[in-house]
Amino acid sequence: MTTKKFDSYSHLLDRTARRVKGYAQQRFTTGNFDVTVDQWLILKSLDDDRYLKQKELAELTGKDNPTLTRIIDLLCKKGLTERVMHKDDRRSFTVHLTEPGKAKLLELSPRVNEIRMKAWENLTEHDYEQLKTILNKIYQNLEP
Amino acid sequence: MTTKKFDSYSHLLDRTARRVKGYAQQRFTTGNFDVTVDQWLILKSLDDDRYLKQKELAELTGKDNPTLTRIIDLLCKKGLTERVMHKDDRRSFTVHLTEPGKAKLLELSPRVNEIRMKAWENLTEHDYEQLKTILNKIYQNLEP
DNA sequence: AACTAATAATTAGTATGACAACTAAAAAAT
DNA sequence: ATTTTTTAGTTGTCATACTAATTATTAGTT
Repeated sequence: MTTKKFDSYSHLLDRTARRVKGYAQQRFTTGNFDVTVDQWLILKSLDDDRYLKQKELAELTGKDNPTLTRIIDLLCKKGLTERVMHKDDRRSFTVHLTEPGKAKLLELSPRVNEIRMKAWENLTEHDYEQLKTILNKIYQNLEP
Repeated sequence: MTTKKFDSYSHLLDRTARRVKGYAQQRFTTGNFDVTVDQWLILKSLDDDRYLKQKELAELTGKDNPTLTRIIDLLCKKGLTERVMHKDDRRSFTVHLTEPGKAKLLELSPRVNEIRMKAWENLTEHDYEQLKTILNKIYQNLEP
């Protein structure tokens, strides 16, 4: 495979990811979801009454510490999450959903799924699996 | 196809796009390329001595006007591009490469291609075509 | 021709993302 | 046990996105 062809995939990937996020954000906004797409991702990761350290959240979501600090700041300000002292490690705390946070998750889940579906019109389950496989391989190829 | 599965593709896409950009940016930085990945995308779009309006650049790159204004500001400050008055439309100007800009493009092109290749280890040309097709369909499905 | 609507670019405000520097606390090494 | 090294989280800075509002100019309408 020649190098020349690879001019474009990165741009394509970037452009598509931005549109997917942008489309969802727009629907979030018009639907008065009161959270951003990235905040939603954190909420979803905290499902099932989990108490996660920021470090664990970072790994789950692929975001870095400063970004998480800020997103969690915003979620706490909205009253959707809480920081709780870690009993064994005083450097860290655990993040978990408040009652309003759990309610928000329950309320928005089906609506978010519905929004996410829109991207997949005219695509098959096989396409979905293919995409997943390829993206994961790329992700691993660039593992730090 | 159930809605439930679609929780994850958007995150996967986002995460992968960020890693691809991040990996390239790191190599750009250590290689003293003196441009960011996004600035590079603009330079590349201006190849072949093209004079493009910001509006046209926005469509090519999938970025919006404010973002382009700032990227072009930075490129102009670095002396790699110039803004030239549009002869027919005094609202707009055209952007084009300066001589140093053209030199930068020539110098970096092969090095960027080499960097981009890294993501494709263990992936085939067929994978590449598949990914392109799927991403383009998603992009079009979410057309505003 | 005067008025209105649309367009190109900019500016301002907020959120995210990468990186570096920093603080505090825990773990490892001697 | 004291020192050194790691680790968790925060803060600061800059670049990128998205939205909304602004300005200047052009296009369309009557």
